[in-house]
Amino acid sequence: MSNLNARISEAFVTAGVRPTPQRYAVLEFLARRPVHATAEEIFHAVNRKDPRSSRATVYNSLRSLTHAGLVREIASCGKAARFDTNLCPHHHFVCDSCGAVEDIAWVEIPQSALGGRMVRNYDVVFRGLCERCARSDREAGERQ
Amino acid sequence: MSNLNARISEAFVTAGVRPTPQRYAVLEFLARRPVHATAEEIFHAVNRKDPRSSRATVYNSLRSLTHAGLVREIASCGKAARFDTNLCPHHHFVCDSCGAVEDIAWVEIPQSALGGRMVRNYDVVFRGLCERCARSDREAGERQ
DNA sequence: GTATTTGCAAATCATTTGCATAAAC
DNA sequence: GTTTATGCAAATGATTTGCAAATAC
Repeated sequence: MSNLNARISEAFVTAGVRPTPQRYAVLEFLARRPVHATAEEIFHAVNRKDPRSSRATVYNSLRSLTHAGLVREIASCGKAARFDTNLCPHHHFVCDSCGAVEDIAWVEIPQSALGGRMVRNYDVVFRGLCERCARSDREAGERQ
Repeated sequence: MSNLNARISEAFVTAGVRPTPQRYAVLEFLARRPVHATAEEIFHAVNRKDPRSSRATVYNSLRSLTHAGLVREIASCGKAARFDTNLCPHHHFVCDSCGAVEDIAWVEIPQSALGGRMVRNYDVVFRGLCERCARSDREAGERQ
């Protein structure tokens, strides 16, 4: 636990981000629960204990942390953006039926065909049915 | 030209989408101009000629067409969703500096590691600097 | 004739902004 | 002490919704 705290503090220093208690709370929450939380969920989570953050501060914190590379924003899965800590690179799977967002192992993509563009990163989003929804879909089909 | 019209009409039939003039106008616009238009841009474009569509109808049309697979929604490039016709599969490059969205040749992705999930499609979004922004970035660096 | 779709304006949801106060360096 | 971040409430932007009138099958 103090291990995690130390790593978070260090991350702020090496990323050159001013470590406010509010930002710390956001990063700690994301580091502790590897879910793909929305800003709203993070807002509620950090306001269950101290320090409290306003919604605007949660958004500000997420932006700073994302900009510094400590957090990753996943924009393409539904309405609200989702965030996760950027510890090891991975892609995402979004279930068309229940909206679940799951991690998928990183895939190297051959970056020919990219011309003079300077690629900073890339993101693969798979879409379809998650295991649970695929199963209940199959069962519904059999029932007919 | 009548070629395109015929193809569009046929697309409605084979996709099983009720072909209203408003939907037709949306699909025709997207098919004619291979840009990644936002709903707002499409709304303005179709309202320059007949048939007029309300904003709600443009959104409805885009949803039906996307659902039917005739149009693809690109969600992860800025605030507003962008749309293109789904004629040949491709990925996207988003410029972090100017926001341009460019097409990138399709890449096959090895779909191991996807477990029991049923993948319907996937989408690779590359991010970085487009050729023009990369160039002016380089020039700005030299000037210092 | 029945099921869908359209148009409008109002509603909603996610996110941003402006500005005074407070905290970090 | 100066710069940067916070909190609040109001503003904005994108998209959706409810419902009556119109259109497609």
